[in-house]
Amino acid sequence: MAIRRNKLDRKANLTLDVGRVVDMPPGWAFTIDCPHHGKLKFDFNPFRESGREDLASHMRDALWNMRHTSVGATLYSYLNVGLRPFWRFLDDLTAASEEIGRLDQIDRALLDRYLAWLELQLVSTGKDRGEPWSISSRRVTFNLLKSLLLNRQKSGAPVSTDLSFPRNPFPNANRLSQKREAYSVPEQKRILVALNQDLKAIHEGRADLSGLQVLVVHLVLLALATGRNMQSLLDMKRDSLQAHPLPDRELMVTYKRRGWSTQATSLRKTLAPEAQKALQAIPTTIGEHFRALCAITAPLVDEIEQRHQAYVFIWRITHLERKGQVVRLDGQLANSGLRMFVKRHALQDDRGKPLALNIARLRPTFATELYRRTRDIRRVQQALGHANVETTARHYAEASPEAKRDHAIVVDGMVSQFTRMEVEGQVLLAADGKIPLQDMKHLLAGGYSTGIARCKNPFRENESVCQKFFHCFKCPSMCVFEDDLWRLFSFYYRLLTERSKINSAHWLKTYGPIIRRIDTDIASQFPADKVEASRLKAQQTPHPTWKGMLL
DNA sequence: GTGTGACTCTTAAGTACGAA
DNA sequence: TTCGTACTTAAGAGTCACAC
Repeated sequence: MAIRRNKLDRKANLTLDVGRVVDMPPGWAFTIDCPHHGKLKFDFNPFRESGREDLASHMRDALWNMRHTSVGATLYSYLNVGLRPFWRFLDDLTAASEEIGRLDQIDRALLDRYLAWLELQLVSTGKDRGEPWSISSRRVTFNLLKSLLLNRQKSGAPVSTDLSFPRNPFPNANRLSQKREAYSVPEQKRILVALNQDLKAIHEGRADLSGLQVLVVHLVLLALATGRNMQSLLDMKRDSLQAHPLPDRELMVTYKRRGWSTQATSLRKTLAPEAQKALQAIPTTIGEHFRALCAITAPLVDEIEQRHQAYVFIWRITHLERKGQVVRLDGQLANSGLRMFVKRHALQDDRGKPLALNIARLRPTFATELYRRTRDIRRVQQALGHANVETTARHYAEASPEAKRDHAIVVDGMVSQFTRMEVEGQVLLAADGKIPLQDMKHLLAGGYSTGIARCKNPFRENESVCQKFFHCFKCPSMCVFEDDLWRLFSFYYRLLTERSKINSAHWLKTYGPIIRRIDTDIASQFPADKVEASRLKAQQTPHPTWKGMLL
């Protein structure tokens, strides 16, 4: 099921150097100020050389034209990923005495030759140096050029009448692309040991860790615990931890740039008395770690640029040009810090080589671990904030036939977990979010109770009340609270007693997924002692609804 | 008409390297 | 240790064609 999302304003803003708005590129070099990526410089001067001024000017105009629809990083990719290799291709043609310098010289035949040229390119740096370019690289490189050319075509620029594009130059590219691997369990353990050492040192006040390393330790911790992407974590603000309607939980809110959504994860909250908390040297929950990080960086807030004051991952640079300045942690320096973290702890992978620790691999690690524990790809999808389960299956977990069958019945409701918040900040329930926070009181007060738990929308179109409680487990309106456990488990044991009365294959097919859903999905969300008490009560004195009712 | 899967396109992430 | 830049690749949402 796709989660509808509101699109944010992703437009890049033009820097107005001369104080007036014009829709022509200000020159061969200009700056675009993107709200996400800051000021990005674009310089087309090198592209004008070798008699390609006409082509370079059209590419520049295309990019300028696209600044309304793409963020800065994408525009940057057009130039550096889309155009640079194409210019190398043209250089090769020039070396063979074939001059291509005008837009109208680019036609289908030339693009076919470019595709063939891309197939011959070798990786020039890194561990794959000397290997052919991957299909992903070739695809992105070609598509970026294609976007620029399409823009010119649509804008009425003088393109060749023979300009067209091959229908599918990279078949099955998605399937053929490599996936990021999760860390093995021993590797995870080594990371955790290193984290614990640092956290203990930080909270016992005996750490000589740099500000960058303190941030990196928390970054890894949050990534392991939440499966969020690097950018989502770096974008976290001081108010990212918010109150949850249930007393033993709290919400961690993160913003996901790609997908234009905000995501909220329910975290368990410690209910230890304040006096007891004071005796604990190291925080015991993710929420407390986050609060601790907020406290660590709080003294720096006054010194950072005002627009960055709400962010948590801030630090004081200790060397070089910006020495002494308080800035936000960016992805590049975070990776640099991660390498230092690995070096400090001499972390190794399973082959005995230095561990390649990066946040992107912690995401599939989180997903794989969650899937291993729950065997429920739907929950993994919710936890990762994907719009559909196919994305989750494609990138993070192979859906087994058993898992696919399980997903046929989906408890899409709130099991003490919000799945998202609207962009405007209004808290909503469950995947399709129809009930605002203020109506929670009504729900908590027992309104809309069903035979099994609660429903946020029990009314049919004809205003009659839905009583198809078996459908609850497929229904996105289902909600479960602690008070509902007795009734839910009464239903559960009622199903178990039916097992001896009907065909076992039929029972397994019809009720098995429900039993499994209650055991693995719902019960695990509540304190074990409450679950045990509710089970016992349901067995000894079933809820009246399920005492003698025939199914 | 609908569901599925392949494909498209944008954007983020990661590596490498040299300079300061 | 920080920073800038180039290069390479993966992630993820949207779109579309096609089989049923």
